[in-house]
Amino acid sequence: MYTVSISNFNIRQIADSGQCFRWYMDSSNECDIYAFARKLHVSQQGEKISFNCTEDEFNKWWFDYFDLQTDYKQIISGIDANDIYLARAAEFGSGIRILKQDTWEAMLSFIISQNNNIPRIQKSIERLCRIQSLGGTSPEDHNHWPIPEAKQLYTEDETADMQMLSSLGLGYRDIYIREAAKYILESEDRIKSLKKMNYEEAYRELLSIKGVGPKVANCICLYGLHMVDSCPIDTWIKKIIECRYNGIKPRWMTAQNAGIYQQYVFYYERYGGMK
DNA sequence: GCCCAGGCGTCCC
DNA sequence: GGGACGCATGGG
Repeated sequence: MYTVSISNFNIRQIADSGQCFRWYMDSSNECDIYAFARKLHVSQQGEKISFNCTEDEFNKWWFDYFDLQTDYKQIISGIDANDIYLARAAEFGSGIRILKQDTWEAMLSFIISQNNNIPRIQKSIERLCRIQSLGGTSPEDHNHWPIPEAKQLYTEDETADMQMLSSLGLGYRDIYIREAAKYILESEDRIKSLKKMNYEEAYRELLSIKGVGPKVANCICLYGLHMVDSCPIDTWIKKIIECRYNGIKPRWMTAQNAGIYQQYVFYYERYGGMK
């Protein structure tokens, strides 16, 4: 057990923020987190956060994942004080951080997310992880299985691939998942080269995948490549532009840290209890 | 039963 | 390049 004090960190808020789909809150407000084929149990009392790992393990695997080197207080202080809505949103969701998730997991997650709801996205990803237990001994905790590798989702046998994928209840997105896997396998180090690109390059590159449009590409940039200037425009953000900014896209959406601010307003609009 | 969901590809103009 | 439309599936 490793306990440490962290500001701007709220596990409930992050779990509800719609950026990650394998954070499971339990009834006692503690959380199981699955990432990088690992599992972490987290509990929180105020700013004191406890992790069921050693300090060394925490620094090795989780410090970066939680984006702990970033000062979110400073990012919040960069908000234009005249923008009352954004300022309130950031205050309301001040415990949110943009996780540094595995790029491939983010690709799969946000391809599945299109025209979908969050509970169903979670279930789809769980089912995707379970394919690895097929043919083996059934693990007690299926969620413990990691995100499947691309080569498990794309083979030369298209019929078999699609039979497997369509059994997962992904809807019409199943073909897109196979396309994404194909993209990864097409050349060496796809992920590495994405990470070397700047935002505009990565965004463009991702659009070349069938099933990845502007919104999903931006989500992969933001959540899978930690390009925090990337600002995914989904139905919620469209609604926010329409209702909170009189139909005029606010300047911050195309400025520095847009993705972080976007996350605050998304969370605020969904859970802030406003009309 | 109906409506909708962190959109996208396709078709049509 | 922009606007309708269909899309699979299941949660509310």
